[in-house]
Amino acid sequence: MPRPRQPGLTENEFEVMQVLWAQAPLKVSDILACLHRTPKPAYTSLLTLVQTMEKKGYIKHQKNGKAFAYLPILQQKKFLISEVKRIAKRLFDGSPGKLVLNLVENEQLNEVEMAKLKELLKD
Amino acid sequence: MPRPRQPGLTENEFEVMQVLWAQAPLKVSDILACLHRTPKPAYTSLLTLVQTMEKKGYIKHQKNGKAFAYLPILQQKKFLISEVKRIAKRLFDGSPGKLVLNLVENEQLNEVEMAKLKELLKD
DNA sequence: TCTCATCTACTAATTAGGTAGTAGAATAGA
DNA sequence: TCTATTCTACTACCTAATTAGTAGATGAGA
Repeated sequence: MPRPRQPGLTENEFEVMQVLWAQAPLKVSDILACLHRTPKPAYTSLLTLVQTMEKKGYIKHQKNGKAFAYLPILQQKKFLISEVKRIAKRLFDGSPGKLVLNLVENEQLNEVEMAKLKELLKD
Repeated sequence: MPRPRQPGLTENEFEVMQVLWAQAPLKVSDILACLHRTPKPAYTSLLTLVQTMEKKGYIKHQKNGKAFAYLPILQQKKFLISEVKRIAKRLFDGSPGKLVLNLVENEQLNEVEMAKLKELLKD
């Protein structure tokens, strides 16, 4: 049996998605310009990454003159929810509530966030 | 530049850690017996996995008669905290508080958890 | 002591992911 | 039309991760 695919997005894939979620469609050269990673990857490395992401169904492309312009299919909010569910399942018996309780118990919230939370709970 | 190591634990590594967190030290054959994965891996496959986990510093072993008995070095609570931090950094600008607010806003908690949360916030 | 079952060590094959070079197509400008 | 630039496609190489077979060591029981 072969190695299974990594669940969710790899770090590099996530970085590209962040760029495309912020502004799309973008050409590969534009995505490269937006990356803050150092050192920046070679143009062709990023191209390969983008092409595999398209094969996985995360993004798609349009013809834009000579170049391809890429835009996201996977929506940020959906990814966010699925990731939180995944970690809740792994570490808190599938219960997002336990995750919340754990964070609050361990005092991981600052005062402003605490106040907001109390406000939310009044309803 | 080579592929960087996957952050955190892989699925297989996590499964072994869960077994060892619940009861340790355990021989490889005991770990194999505790796995609920189907189909179960070959004994030697699990052995290889366990040996690489030891190289990574997640677990260690003691001599126990003829066999090695393995026990965790990485503590469950530390792993849990680091994973939550990682997801908060990725998806909520590094703020665990935003994660909590998001979950509460999207009504991901059941009534019992809601009550517990309100109780916690009184202090 | 001899044998058998169990265990570790070593080796190897396969796929995913990351990186990048080369070749060739396409477009814009002279 | 010719040329230089930009872009895609294809290929290749490396390491991590998963799987498992084979060989050899070790310990218990007859």
